[in-house]
Amino acid sequence: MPEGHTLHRLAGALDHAFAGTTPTVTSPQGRFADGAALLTGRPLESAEAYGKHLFVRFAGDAVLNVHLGLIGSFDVLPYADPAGPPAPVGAVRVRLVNDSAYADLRGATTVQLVTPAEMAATIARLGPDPLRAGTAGNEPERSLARLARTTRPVAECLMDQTIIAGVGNLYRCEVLFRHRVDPFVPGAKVKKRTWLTIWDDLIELMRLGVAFGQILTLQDQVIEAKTILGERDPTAYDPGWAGLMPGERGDFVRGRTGGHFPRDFAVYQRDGLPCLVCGSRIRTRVLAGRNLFWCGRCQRRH
DNA sequence: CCTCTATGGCGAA
DNA sequence: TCGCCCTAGAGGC
Repeated sequence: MPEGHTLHRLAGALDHAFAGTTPTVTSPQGRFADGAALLTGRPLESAEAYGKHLFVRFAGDAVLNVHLGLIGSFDVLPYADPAGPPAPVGAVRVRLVNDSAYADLRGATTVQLVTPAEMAATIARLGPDPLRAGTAGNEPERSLARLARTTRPVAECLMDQTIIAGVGNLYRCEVLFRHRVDPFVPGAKVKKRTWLTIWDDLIELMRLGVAFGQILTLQDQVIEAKTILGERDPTAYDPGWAGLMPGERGDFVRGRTGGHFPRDFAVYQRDGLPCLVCGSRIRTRVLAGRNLFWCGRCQRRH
């Protein structure tokens, strides 16, 4: 389930549940035993996300770097039983436990200890992150400069984490549809205005993704989500929302439970079905190693 | 049981 | 471009 919104939400949840505490770190499955032994008993200082990377800072300049890959998950849950949290289920590579919460990491492609310098180097390789818009290094112009220099299709550029960080296959398909952009237009042919509009839309969509824990791209869902948040200004979300559902402030993210909205998209995994706007068949093709979905009739802009 | 798929990304060829 | 890594759930037999 991991695109950038997942990692930012997760960072917020971990930060909320563990920052300022000294969790026990274990590797029930055993594959991170050495790292867990090194981290356990150290105060956890903070958790933060850049693009699809998660960084959990522990005292003593030890940083846990996690990348969930395609199938990873990191569940942050409260528990009340004085005997401790429930026994691990499945292949739990890392478990954090303090006196009120536990977090289980499964299926990640990257789980490693890094230094602050290595963390900075990883971040330096990433393009600007829409979920960090407004902070240093996360200006859309930086991604535009890269885009303007490539003949690769814009749908491929959106998946390139060195051009823009945090966008995955679902957001790329849906955001291109929302702006009627032809996925195969070379990056250099995309109008500046179009790219900046996509960037602004991604800020709003991904912030809703963080707040609700699910990807929302259908306009009626987006409008309802904004109403629920009581927020009209898409640039004014409180970063404190990260990891928390509306009304859930002070609570924890609920694992992988279903979202508030039904899972529904305009083009993603709708190949062969009629376009919601024009009725022509949604098409699909592998691009940048993933299944791209688009409407060949609606998406002609650049 | 088995096979397939998934919101990623890497390195070999 | 392909194979491969990670894991879980869905669907087929």
